[in-house]
Amino acid sequence: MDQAKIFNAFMIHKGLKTTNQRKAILNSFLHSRSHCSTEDLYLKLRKKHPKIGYATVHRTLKLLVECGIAIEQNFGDGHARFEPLRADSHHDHLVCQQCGLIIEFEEPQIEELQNQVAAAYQFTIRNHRHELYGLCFRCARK
Amino acid sequence: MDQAKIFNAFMIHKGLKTTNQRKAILNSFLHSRSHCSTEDLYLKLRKKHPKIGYATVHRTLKLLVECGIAIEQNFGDGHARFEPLRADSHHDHLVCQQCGLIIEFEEPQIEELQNQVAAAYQFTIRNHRHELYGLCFRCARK
DNA sequence: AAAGAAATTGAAAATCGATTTCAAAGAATA
DNA sequence: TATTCTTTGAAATCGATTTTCAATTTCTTT
Ligand SMILES: [Mn+2]
Ligand SMILES: [Mn+2]
Ligand SMILES: [Zn+2]
Ligand SMILES: [Zn+2]
Repeated sequence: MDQAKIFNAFMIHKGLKTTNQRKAILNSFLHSRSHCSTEDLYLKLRKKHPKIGYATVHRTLKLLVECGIAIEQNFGDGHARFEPLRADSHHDHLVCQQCGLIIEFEEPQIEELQNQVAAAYQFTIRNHRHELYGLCFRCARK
Repeated sequence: MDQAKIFNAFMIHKGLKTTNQRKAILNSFLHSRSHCSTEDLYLKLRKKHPKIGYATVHRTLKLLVECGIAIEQNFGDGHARFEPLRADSHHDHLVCQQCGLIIEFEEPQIEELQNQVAAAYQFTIRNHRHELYGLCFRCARK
């Protein structure tokens, strides 16, 4: 089931309407570079849909998070960022504090150790953040 | 060298004054339960120092971070939190989304794998966040 | 098709923690 | 003392996020 279908099903379930604006936002979000902020997406959308409002972009992104198509990230620059969420995979992030580059990484051993830590404290993990901040290769050279 | 000494040395180095307010704030911070917000500390201080202002608490906490006595954390509730930083140890956090309980954990194997991940991307780590969100034992039972 | 009911929209306003401003007060220096 | 500089706290500002609200659109019922 692709994401448009998931979104439709979710909207019907919630008694909401899959409007043209919402379709355009979902589409633009899915074709966006990852980790875009609300404003990134709003500005990108304006080019093709000048009448779309910031509030609608914001509200739709919240809906995408609610139905599991998107995940909200926060890398400490004061702007919430969103990225498409794939049910079958997970990654964490390296964030360059100089140029803003975001690198994604997967490390199953860390995930496993994480589960062991939680188990030791009888803690139920619902989600987690693991972010390494510093300098990417390019920026470290300078 | 204890923290008051570190603070003094830092203040002299920066040409700033170790005022009574700043001393009171440092003292209250060090004796506070960990992970307190600016407002937590401000309200606690008011009891003994009713004339102290929120702005001064905020500014002093920033100074403590700058001189390495405190570290600023953010657990996603919209309030910056501060905790005393010990140079020789490091921990990460489990955060209960129900009752707000914060558990600290240390896992050297994770730290090591983290370094390996960074090395693989030729990434220089300056700092990192690793937080597991979910339910503590108590809250999971209910 | 027309009317009524309900949801959506976007501009503007409100929110809220963090940060800054500024005039008064307090120190240090000459 | 006069001068210069820092600090203070109340209030104002900031900026991203969220909400409000009147107008519009969509859906449902006659
Ligand atoms: Mn990512
Ligand atoms: Mn801690
Ligand atoms: Zn970089
Ligand atoms: Zn709990």
